[in-house]
Amino acid sequence: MTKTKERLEAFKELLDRKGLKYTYERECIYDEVQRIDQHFDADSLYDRFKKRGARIARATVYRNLPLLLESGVIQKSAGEGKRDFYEKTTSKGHHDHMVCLGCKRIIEFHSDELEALQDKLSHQYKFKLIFHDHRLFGYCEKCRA
Amino acid sequence: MTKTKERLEAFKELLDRKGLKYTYERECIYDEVQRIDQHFDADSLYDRFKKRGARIARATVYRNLPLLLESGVIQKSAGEGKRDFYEKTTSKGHHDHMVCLGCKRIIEFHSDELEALQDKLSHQYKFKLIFHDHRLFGYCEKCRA
DNA sequence: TTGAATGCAAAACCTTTGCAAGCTC
DNA sequence: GAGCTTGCAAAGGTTTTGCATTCAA
Repeated sequence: MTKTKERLEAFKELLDRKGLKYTYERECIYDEVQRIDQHFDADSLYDRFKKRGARIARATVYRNLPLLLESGVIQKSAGEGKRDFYEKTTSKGHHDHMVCLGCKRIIEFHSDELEALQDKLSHQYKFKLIFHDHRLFGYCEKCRA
Repeated sequence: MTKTKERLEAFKELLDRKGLKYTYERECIYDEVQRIDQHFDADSLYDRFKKRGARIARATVYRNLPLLLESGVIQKSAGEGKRDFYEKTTSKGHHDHMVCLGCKRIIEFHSDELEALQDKLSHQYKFKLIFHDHRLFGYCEKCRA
């Protein structure tokens, strides 16, 4: 079974577990999210439906994102302001962020060692890790002067 | 020099660097933050002034928190909803969070290994680390069933 | 058939902003 | 005195909610 299908299953299982229904709108939202390779917020997702003429209300998008989050289909991404940002969960390509308090620049980084350590800690706490949000705040090379 | 005074110096230096002034209100806000041992948001900080009869406007609080953040006096804390949460920066007692997607419970954890790894990564990227925000999302022991 | 989901628009919430008056330096 | 700050209240942007209607199981 492909990863994508596994995630859809996880979503359906969550709905089942909660006594919720797999509606047409939820299917649309799930599908659309899979097509987005960047991070996105609720409104930009809604816009994609609007531009295409799909009849999905903004409230429906807002109401369903938490379910996608809870099922691990999407994860929180580095927010750039007030809005919540998300990105679809993929096993590869994950990165974390260093945020410069001076120039606000965002440096992406990846560390296998870090990922491994998180797995180890999760295991210690009997926690089933789905995704994480890790940001380092400080000053970049230019701004630390 | 005590840690607390060092942080006040960092705050004053930031103001200087930006051509800003060390006003009575900024002093009040700095002091009040030092008295809070838990995490807090802008509004609860404002309430503390209001209850005590101090004349500091909500807008002033909102306008100054970013400066305390930038100077490293406070840091972002695990937000529990939409609001931004902060906590004062202390060298000891820092912890990160595992957030259960099922019951929303928050498990605090601490790992020296993790802290060390972050320092190492920061060094690699010539990044001066001030604080970080690290949350693991998944399912706790009870909810993973 | 029954409880859940949707759409719409209004409401709620948190945060930011404009402006006149007041302070630092 | 010049320019940054503040207080106030109004505005702004994002997310949530109430309710009647529609839909999944």
